[in-house]
Amino acid sequence: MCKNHTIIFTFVIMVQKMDMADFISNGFKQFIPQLSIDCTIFGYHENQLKVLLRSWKGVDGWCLPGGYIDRSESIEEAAHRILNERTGLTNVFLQQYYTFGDLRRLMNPGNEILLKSSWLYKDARGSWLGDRTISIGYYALIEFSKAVPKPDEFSKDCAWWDIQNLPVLLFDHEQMINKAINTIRTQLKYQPVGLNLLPNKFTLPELQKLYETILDRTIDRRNFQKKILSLGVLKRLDQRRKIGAHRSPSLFTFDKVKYKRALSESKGPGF
Amino acid sequence: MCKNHTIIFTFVIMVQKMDMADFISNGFKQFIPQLSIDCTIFGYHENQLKVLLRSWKGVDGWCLPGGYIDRSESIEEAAHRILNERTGLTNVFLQQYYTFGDLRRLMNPGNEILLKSSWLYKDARGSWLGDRTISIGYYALIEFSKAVPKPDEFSKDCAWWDIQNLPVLLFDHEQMINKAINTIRTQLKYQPVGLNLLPNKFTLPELQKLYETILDRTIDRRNFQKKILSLGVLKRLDQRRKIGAHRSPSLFTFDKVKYKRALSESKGPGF
DNA sequence: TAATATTGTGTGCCAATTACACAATGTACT
DNA sequence: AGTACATTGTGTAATTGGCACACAATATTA
Repeated sequence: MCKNHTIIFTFVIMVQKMDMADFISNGFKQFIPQLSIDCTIFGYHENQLKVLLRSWKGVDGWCLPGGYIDRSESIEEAAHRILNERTGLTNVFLQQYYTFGDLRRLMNPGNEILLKSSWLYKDARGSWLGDRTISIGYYALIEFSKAVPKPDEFSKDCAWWDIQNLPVLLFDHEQMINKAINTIRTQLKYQPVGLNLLPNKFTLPELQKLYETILDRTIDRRNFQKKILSLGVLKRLDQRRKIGAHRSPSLFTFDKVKYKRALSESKGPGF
Repeated sequence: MCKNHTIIFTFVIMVQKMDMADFISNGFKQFIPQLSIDCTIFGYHENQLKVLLRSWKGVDGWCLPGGYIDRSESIEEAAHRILNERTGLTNVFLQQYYTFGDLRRLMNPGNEILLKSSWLYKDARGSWLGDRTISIGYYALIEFSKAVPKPDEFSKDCAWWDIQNLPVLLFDHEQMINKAINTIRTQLKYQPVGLNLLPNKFTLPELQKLYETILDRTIDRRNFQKKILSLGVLKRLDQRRKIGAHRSPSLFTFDKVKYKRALSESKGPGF
């Protein structure tokens, strides 16, 4: 009972803070009630696939950056706006992947909060607090170094987390992340995943480790290089990376024209 | 100007009718505003892939069967309910595939209706008529003979249409159908498409024509049979179909246990 | 009984995937 | 300087899978 009160209370705080943050950054917007967007933002750094998460002051646990949809913007535009508010980036590779609408998706596992209880609270968007909010999931692929995590003044923190070492997540956001990973895994053949996650210059072993991380399996180094190079979407540069006491690998960059042509011919960089 | 008035007027009629229909079939429900579900229902009959469409009295053009989400049901449950209201079927194979949220998705192409005009009309769900409604797209695969199209009293008609010969569609519903076809095309390898679209007993040429229709290309008959049979998901029955002046093809049925096992091993019936 | 259209099965070629081996390179240590 | 070592770069053979193609079996009709 006491526990439930606490959780409801943190809900109220979060909703109020989110409204305030939205208001400050966007001015007055007429948000669609009971509908939101959550972004799973992937980055890749030091051979680790990472997601950008935020936490709230006064609330334990992390969650995906998200926001609401204004009546005057498409959901695509809303997703880009939300992403920009959080990372400062524009023109990001962003894809819708699933809409989450389970009744209990905002309940933390194990907690038995009854919906429609007397604690119901109608917030500024006309949603009933405690009502289920349906959330449209987008995933973004961004170059790690370009993103500047922007914690607003209501965030406790905003940080990158390793996919293989996630913190405790609020709501159903762990499920959302898992579904996003699964999506980029199956789309690796057909979408420019490597191009969007890696920096402009990279080595073949770096590209391979990205593939291995996403696919969660090892790939034979020799076969990988043979196949990737045969696709003709990479340009070998006259530079090498110094990697300590070993042979220096060549740096490559994506030939974006050829990459797009290969994708449109559905000859993507698959494995 | 006059044309715009007419279109707005048909909108009003449709919304009112939809509310009424929902009310009659469901009793009072607290629908989530500005959010809907549309179902692309696929059936297969006489070597043709078909979709179930409905039309409204007093409105030209056809659209996908759809409905609203109640605050007390998950979107999955809502999709099943809507499908059941339209076809009478339960336990249908149903998959979410995309959420459509363009600002102008309810506008017919070529019409320049300004949003937020003075004609705005607030309907029973708190939506502004003329506001964009976001719609979650589901596709269903059902056995043609089991579905009984159920036009309610506000429908002009409810009928199956060949994929290759669609009527004029309202809103963005042609785009929704195309995206659904594209989805089952790419998921043919990983989802039990044949199992859900075909009747219990079928011949290999019938199965092949289904694949050819969905993939929109021809497949070599001998290679198709070899590959499909090698998957081990079919059981050959001791029966043959009479097809006139030709050799009688064997009837087959799906071995559902082996089918599911093959899917989970991602060795689906691909091409 | 022959003609015809359709089903059922087999064979060989080519491309792609996979398994596996060895040479080249950059640094550190002796 | 020379050797040890880990890593990169390239090659080759075996296997698998997709694709093109040929022929026998079957059911009806003329």
